[in-house]
Amino acid sequence: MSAALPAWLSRGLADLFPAALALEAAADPDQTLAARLAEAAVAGRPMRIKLGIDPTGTDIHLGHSLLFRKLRAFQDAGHTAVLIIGDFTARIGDPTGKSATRVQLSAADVEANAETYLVQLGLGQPPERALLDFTTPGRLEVRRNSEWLAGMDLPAVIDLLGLSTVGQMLAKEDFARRYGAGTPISLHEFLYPLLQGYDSVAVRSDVELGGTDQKFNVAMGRDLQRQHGQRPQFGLLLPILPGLDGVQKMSKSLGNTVGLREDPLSMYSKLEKVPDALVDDYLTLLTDLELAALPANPRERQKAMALQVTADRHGLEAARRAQRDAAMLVGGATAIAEDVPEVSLAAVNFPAKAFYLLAAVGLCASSSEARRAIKGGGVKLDGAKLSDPNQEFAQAAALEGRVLQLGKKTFRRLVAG
RNA sequence: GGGUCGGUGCCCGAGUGGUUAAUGGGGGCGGACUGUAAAUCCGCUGGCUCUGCCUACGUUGGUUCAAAUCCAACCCGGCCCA
Repeated sequence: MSAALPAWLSRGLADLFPAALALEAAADPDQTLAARLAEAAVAGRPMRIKLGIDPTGTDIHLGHSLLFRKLRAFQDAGHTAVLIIGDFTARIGDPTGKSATRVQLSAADVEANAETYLVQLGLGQPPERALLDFTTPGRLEVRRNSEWLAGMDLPAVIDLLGLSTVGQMLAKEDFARRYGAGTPISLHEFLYPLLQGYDSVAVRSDVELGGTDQKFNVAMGRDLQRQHGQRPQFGLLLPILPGLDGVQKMSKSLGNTVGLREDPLSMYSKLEKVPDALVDDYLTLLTDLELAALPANPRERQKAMALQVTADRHGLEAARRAQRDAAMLVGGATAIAEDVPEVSLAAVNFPAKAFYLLAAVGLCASSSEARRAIKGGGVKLDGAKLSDPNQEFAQAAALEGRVLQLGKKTFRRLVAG
């Protein structure tokens, strides 16, 4: 039996463990994933692929979607995706990458977030738009970790804590850094990796998917499974997707994301301007395109990537239209572009001054910011620069159907209530 | 619990009684340039339908004509000791 992994699985992998290098170990299904897959195939038993998400926000963005894409690939290969909604752990907060302790979320918030996540992943959506396969029987299991964590009593918690050491915890990069820097680490943060690891025990996972920042937690899952007499899972780590700035990871709080729920034009516009250095990473992680078959010209490659990612979400037709509109809008042809997201004037009180309008319509976060944007020369109405923040619009009729533009890439068509 | 140092705007970090919405850097936003990129240069960067008003330097109270700056108590954190 071969130790090679199928392409759908190995594409974009950042890390896989255990990854036996010695040839004689290659056939051991506890040491190499390929052997384990072969074993499962022979037994006619699907593998259980765990992916945990903490419903701490309302939007799923492309940085998350690469994990779901990989999970989907497993589903399509006949395996069972075990999606764990960390409704319990979300309330502790994964310390990874955060220097501050997260605000406490209420159970109701977490549940509401979980619901919106599932919808974004495809629950109740037409199958061709769904990120995960929600319909084929046996391909998806959605679990909430409060099922087994909420009822854990103190003796059980103490047992769990006894399985790890302070030294192990401080070996984790994030903890080590914070400890070294003198930033506070709360004790309950040590619990997080243990609880996430315990999830693996609870669902008997064969493989856990995660970002490279999850290595510690995934490895913890292996330890705990072994201690509970289970075969330890494989850890399959994918890279952390860099955000649109090309430097930091894609994260809502850094404002460098592309959300799954964004309209085609916004999505395309953002994607076609990602830094060149990132384009191939995006292609590898967010599409199935063959890199070698794509144009070498960086600009063309960038467009191809933006088109494909947008098309996966909104369909090819919508993506093409977004591409065309994006080009037109930059040329100033605002009147023709069909795809400009609309925004209602219903919340605007007339007469409205220009700066107030920008804020009321949500294009700027505050009216002061809007005032600055106008003074800075970054605001246009139907392609004509607005120069006076105090310019007044008497009534909605004067604005209806017109396109308000902030900077080069943000457009809103104003529509009546 | 004791000792000690510290808590400033998105982040870091100056400021130690009075032109202070608060130096500087990062980040962000906008403009020029360009490939809607990178690099570079320039401007902006608390809020308010804003020629003015309001809120800000951990919290509360106090001293003073005047406090981020002085005093007190409290809250929170680092380090050392227990």
